[in-house]
Amino acid sequence: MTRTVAATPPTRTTYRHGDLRRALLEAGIDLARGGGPDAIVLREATRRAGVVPNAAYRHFASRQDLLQAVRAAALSRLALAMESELSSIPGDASPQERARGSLRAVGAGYLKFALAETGLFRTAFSTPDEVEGDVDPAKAGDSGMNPFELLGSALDLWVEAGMLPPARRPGAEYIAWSAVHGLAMLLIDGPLRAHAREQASLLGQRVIDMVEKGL
Amino acid sequence: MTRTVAATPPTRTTYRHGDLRRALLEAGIDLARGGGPDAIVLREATRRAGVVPNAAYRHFASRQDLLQAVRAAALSRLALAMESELSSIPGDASPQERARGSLRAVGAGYLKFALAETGLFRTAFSTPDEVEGDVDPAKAGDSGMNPFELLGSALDLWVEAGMLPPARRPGAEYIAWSAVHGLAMLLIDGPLRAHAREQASLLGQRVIDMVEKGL
DNA sequence: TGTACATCAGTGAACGCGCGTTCACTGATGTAC
DNA sequence: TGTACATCAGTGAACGCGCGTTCACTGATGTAC
Repeated sequence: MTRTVAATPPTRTTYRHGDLRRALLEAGIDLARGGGPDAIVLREATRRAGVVPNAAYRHFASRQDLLQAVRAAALSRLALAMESELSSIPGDASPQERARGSLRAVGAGYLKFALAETGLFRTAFSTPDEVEGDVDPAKAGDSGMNPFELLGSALDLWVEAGMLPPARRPGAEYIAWSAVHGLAMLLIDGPLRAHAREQASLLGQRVIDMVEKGL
Repeated sequence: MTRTVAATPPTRTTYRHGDLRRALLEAGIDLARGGGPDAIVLREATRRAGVVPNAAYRHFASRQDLLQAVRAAALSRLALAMESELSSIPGDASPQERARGSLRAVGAGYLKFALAETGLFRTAFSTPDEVEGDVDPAKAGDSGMNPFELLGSALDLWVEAGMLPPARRPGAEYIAWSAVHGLAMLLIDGPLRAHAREQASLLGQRVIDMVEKGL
């Protein structure tokens, strides 16, 4: 158990904090960034916010409640990472190019985020709640779509472009997601941990190739 | 935190336990089975073995040491699950049939194990140490191969049967593994958790189809 | 414009919890003579 | 075959730790009159 030193000394002159909920959430995000969901520790978050432990209960019902808020934020950032890749698709692309490009962008954003923000990535996928029909805007990116929906809409483009038979569309998310998610896990937690950085983009290419062929 | 009730009352008449190391390991495996790596708690293992907490230190240097032993056991059982699937390939299969069948068997064994022994599966892949060049027999199945090696040898059959160009062989493990591992994660931890059982074999088929096409 | 008061964010102190781990010990075993 | 003794598996008691959470509180804020 490594004792984490609070980043900012809790300088505060007012009795009221002013924006404690946000401060706790941000502290939680930082903790998750460093050590995944288990690193989200209520007491440490309050320490970083410069506040007494139980003050957290004015803003979160429990540790679990804070964890859920951090999770939502992590999903939202993942969505932003995907959107950032999507935005570099040229505007004059053909429907086929756009479909291919969207799927690759979604996959690449996913992998980049998993590698760059490993702790948040693991937090985003720590157990509870389904993302499928979840319209909580806290989990979405700028487009208003959450990561799952972004993948879904990339696959819709494949159908519209005539590259994926509609009959194969249902459940296709899970096929594509499996491949990319699995690679992400092997890269960050698994046997590829050691050489993740060099191999990531090469293997990423191959996995996405496989998805395209396999769809 | 649910307080787990010890399964067997610690009836013991002799001063010496007789086989404490094994008893602790087995208790650890049971704990992992129920709750993954975090559920492996030294004190609880000793409780189940009917022994005082610090007695564990005669057999394991630390909690971490016990965890590693459980991990090895989990990997070994995964290897056995794969081997069990492999054994049902008919003896008179053509090289092509055998190659295809082996890959499917390895994938199916992996998925079945992940679903049937979720806690052990998660323990097997909890962070430390590489499996690649690891010849520790504690991680192997009856064939002497660990899960990674079983996958590798299935892919070798593809090359021998002329179904996979040798140039594409290096790294192919990771492509195949990614897809199946990702599906396993989505099924047990992820959004498919709820309907894992019904969808597992269907999605399993589709993912393995994708791998075959994509190789 | 000025005062009384309700609201509620943050404080201070304390809880019980179960954990991993260390220490000096005791009791059974098996080997040397 | 019988006794002395070294070995070492398991005991008993205790540690410090940090955690989440509850309680009754105090101090600043802003609204009603």
